[in-house]
Amino acid sequence: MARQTLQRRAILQALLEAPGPLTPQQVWLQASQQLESLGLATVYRNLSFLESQGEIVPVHLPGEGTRFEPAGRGHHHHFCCEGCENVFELDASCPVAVLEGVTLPGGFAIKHHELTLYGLCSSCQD
Amino acid sequence: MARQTLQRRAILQALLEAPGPLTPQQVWLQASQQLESLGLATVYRNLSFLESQGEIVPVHLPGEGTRFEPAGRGHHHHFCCEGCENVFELDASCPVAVLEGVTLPGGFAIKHHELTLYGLCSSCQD
DNA sequence: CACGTATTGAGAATGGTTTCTCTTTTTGCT
DNA sequence: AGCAAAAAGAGAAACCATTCTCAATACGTG
Repeated sequence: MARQTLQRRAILQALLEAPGPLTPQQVWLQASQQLESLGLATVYRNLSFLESQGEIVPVHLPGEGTRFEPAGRGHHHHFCCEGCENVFELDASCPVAVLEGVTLPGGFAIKHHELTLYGLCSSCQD
Repeated sequence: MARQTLQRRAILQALLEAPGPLTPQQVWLQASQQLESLGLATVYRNLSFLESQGEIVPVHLPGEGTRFEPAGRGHHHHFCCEGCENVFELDASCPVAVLEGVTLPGGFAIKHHELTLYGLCSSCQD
């Protein structure tokens, strides 16, 4: 049966405390601050495990590898800061929600969507 | 100076005739129908070349490698069919245009955005 | 507290995409 | 047509993210 390990806790905590989805590398860097000997393979193993348990979900952004964030946060989108390269979760209401279920000219039946906003976060605007 | 080759023409033509951005592999498959001995390395070389010339632009979609489409088509978004896995260019007016230049709560200054729609194309709805 | 086993760390291995190398072929100017 | 240089083809090589291997470690149940 699954065990609670320091590593697993640190990895989940890194994701819970982040302002947005993290890459495996970022999770590693972050969680290593608690547990300096943490191996990258352990991060990958636990991300897969936590995903299979439904505790975290993968996030795909354009031109990037898979990121992860805690599950259960509902429909939302992300903001990528072009200054610090960080990704933030947005809780603003979705401006594209009206498109759900619509069929566009050309016969494209919309099921869901991904919206990613780009710009500068508040700390990078100075 | 740059030369006109059969290969380069076939590659550009494949992109011009496609309904949406293509992956290098897809360009290869498509252009090979005109020129059966076409090498994959030639496709990559020409995609880079055509991009540096400003004739094509890279397109990044969530969870996928780089695709390319002809330049100069203006602001638009893409529809990914979950049936045939094809990507289509949409010319519908952009529902997120109002966000350009807006600053969201939290101080996120929006510069641009990427919107990708998912669903079934007309041929896959049967 | 002891044991069985899930888990870890480290580095090697993998898989897929993109780039490079080197020889041969083409292109387009003279 | 003849040449110099750009470009192509084929396969090897480089890259990166992810996964695997295996001996050593650490949960947590009994």
